[in-house]
Amino acid sequence: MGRSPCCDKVGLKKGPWTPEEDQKLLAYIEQHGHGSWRALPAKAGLQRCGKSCRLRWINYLRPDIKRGKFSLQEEQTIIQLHALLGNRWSGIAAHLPKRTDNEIKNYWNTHLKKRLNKMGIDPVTHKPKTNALGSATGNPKDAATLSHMAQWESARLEAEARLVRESKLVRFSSSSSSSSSSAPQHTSNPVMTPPATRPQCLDVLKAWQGLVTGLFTFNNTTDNLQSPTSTLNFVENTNTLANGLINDNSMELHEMGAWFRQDSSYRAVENMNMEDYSDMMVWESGDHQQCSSMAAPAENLNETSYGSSSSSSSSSLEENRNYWNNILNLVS
DNA sequence: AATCCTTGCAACCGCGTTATA
DNA sequence: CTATAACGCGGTTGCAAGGAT
Repeated sequence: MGRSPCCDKVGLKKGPWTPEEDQKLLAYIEQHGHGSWRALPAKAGLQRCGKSCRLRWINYLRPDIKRGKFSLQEEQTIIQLHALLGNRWSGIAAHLPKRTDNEIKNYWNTHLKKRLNKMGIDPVTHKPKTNALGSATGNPKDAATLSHMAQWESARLEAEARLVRESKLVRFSSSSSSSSSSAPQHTSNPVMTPPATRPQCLDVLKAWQGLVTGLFTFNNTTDNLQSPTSTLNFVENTNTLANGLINDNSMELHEMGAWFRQDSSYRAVENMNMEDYSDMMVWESGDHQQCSSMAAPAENLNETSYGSSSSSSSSSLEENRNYWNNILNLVS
């Protein structure tokens, strides 16, 4: 369990890599593969620790790395994924081919975070920093965009609440039927009991997808920037959510939500195969139907108008693209 | 031209997790 | 089963480059 002592050894070089060192590392890996990083420096003739070699390879020397300015699409993806995953840079990098987690982290910290701040959006929560929606620019269109970002976060919270509810039901039924569960281990909060089996986790995941799908199923009668949840304003929406949480033991919900973020089933969300994240809310029609039905509000949450599931997937897709493009225009 | 300040990014550090003896 | 080694991740630091004064 102890920390690796590799970097504590004296005589090992630290700091910026020289071209000669790069060449040695590159040549060795190309010929032998990296194998054990710990053993690599000696074999490659480098006065570096294995950890340093690994980092240099992953973040700089690897041939399948794209360097240079981030495209608009990449920025968009990072913002969306950060709203979804938080500071899980490796998870975000998994959806950005040829970009490293370190590069994305740096880009977020030096560029995107500042831009969101300028827009009056908290880069941590992705919510407007003050309750004065639209105050950043005074533009009503911006207000609508900010409202949507707030709704996105609201959706996240609501999804967590639903997931917890689902997992509680699953836990209850499974504990009454079988006691042999292979629950994942949790170090941060031993009180929490996760959904026991993989199929159960998948159910929870499906419910999560369903809720988000429902949220972004657009109402045909409203303009492109209006999602069905826009029929409630943000404050009402938040209150509704808060009431739901209170009615259903907010403390436990919060803890369970925290657990779910750490758990493998939540990680499964990160690993979903999505070719274009702009389209992530619109599943193929079959799944969409199923998800919409699963997204029906639970009894303890007040009705939050998930919208008509009759709107076509293609128009939802188009409107969804418009929505994200709008955010992007604002950010860039 | 010199100095200070800001920005961007490569690299390091420490911790949690996983693998293995 | 336990202890240790190794890996991988996210936060932080340090420095070079460019801009402002």
